[in-house]
Amino acid sequence: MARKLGSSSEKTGPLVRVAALRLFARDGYAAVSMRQIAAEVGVQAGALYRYTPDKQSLLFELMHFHMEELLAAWREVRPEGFPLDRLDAFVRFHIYHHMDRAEAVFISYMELRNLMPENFVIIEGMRAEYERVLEDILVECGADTSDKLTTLAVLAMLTGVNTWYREGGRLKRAAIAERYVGMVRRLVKGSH
Amino acid sequence: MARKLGSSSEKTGPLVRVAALRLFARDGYAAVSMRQIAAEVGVQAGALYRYTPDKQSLLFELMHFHMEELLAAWREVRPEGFPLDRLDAFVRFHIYHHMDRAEAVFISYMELRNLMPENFVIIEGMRAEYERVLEDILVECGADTSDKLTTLAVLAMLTGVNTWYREGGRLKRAAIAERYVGMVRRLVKGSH
DNA sequence: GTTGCAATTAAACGTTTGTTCAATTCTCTT
DNA sequence: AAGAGAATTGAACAAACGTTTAATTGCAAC
Repeated sequence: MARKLGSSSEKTGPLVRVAALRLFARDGYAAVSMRQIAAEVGVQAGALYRYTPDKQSLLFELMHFHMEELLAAWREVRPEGFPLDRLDAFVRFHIYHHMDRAEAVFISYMELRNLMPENFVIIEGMRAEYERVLEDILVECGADTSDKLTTLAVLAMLTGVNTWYREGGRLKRAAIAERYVGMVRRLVKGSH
Repeated sequence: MARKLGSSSEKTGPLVRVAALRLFARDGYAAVSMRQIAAEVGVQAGALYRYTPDKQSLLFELMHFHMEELLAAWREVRPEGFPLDRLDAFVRFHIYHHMDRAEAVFISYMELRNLMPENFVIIEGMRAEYERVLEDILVECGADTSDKLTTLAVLAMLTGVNTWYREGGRLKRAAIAERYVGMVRRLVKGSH
């Protein structure tokens, strides 16, 4: 037994990433073994090393892709108009984007400490870039931006949705988003 | 070599818990070995098993103690007066209490997935109890409590402080707390 | 059809893992 | 001063870890 029927790196490659994403999100990077990932793909452990140089790179690539995608998605939205409207748009964007990527989001800020230092600074830089997106909007809204406190508070609040939101739950996506739009508006207004 | 000079379970016991807390918080439960904890205590791995039946219990006890302490501390505060003043008091309580226990806080919601199911439900129950504390206050403040959304948003925002706050940083504890008091007040007001 | 490369297996590598246990030494009580 | 019990060591355990490698098979091009 060696090469399997219908096998190709274009099929197996994505399967490896999906399996790793799923398992890392559910059990945590350190708790997941290469053999578990391989089993989920339906392959032996050794075969994974055609698709990643090692376990650490697998984690890093997942996180890097997620951050890249997040920043690219925002670049495509980038709303115009009044600052407060752009703030609303950011809230909606963040919530929808994150709802659709529960696993990647979870990994991307639960597994930061499992990145090697050199990988950490890269991801951290991208996170800071995303933070600055909100910060800039808040500045133009006239919010208190003497420090990063407002930015961080809003971001924590929004990302917190991912800890409890489940698809098909009682509350619809749009209803949730609009409630947060309201809360953020009130939180920001008059904070100058 | 066997028993060491001046050794007693009253000294070593706490040392084990402190070491485990520190290491679990820094590297994550799954990434920390019993031998690392033992080394931090200055003892061989086998000796740990006088103080915990196994690694899992060590994690559970740390989290259980933290939640117990949190609920007890609130019971001692339990402010009276107008609802909005009690809301302010809760915000201050939460922020101060969590600032002083960075490691335990970090563990208590990063390591939930490493708890065995039976342990998980216990901790989850205590977390729900704490959530209800805020929920009750919000109800009396006349906030929108048709769902748990406001409660969860405020809690995520407050707990988010722990991801960036470091002792001796630029912003003083009180300054941070008061800023959050303001933000929460605005967020809640008019949400009915 | 044959040849060459791509994909995979199965076994093995040396570490490290959580945990147990007999042996040993210290401390405490009497 | 002796004896009992508490605390610790150090070695051992099987299992699991990430990773490497030779051998093997399927696929695609000629």
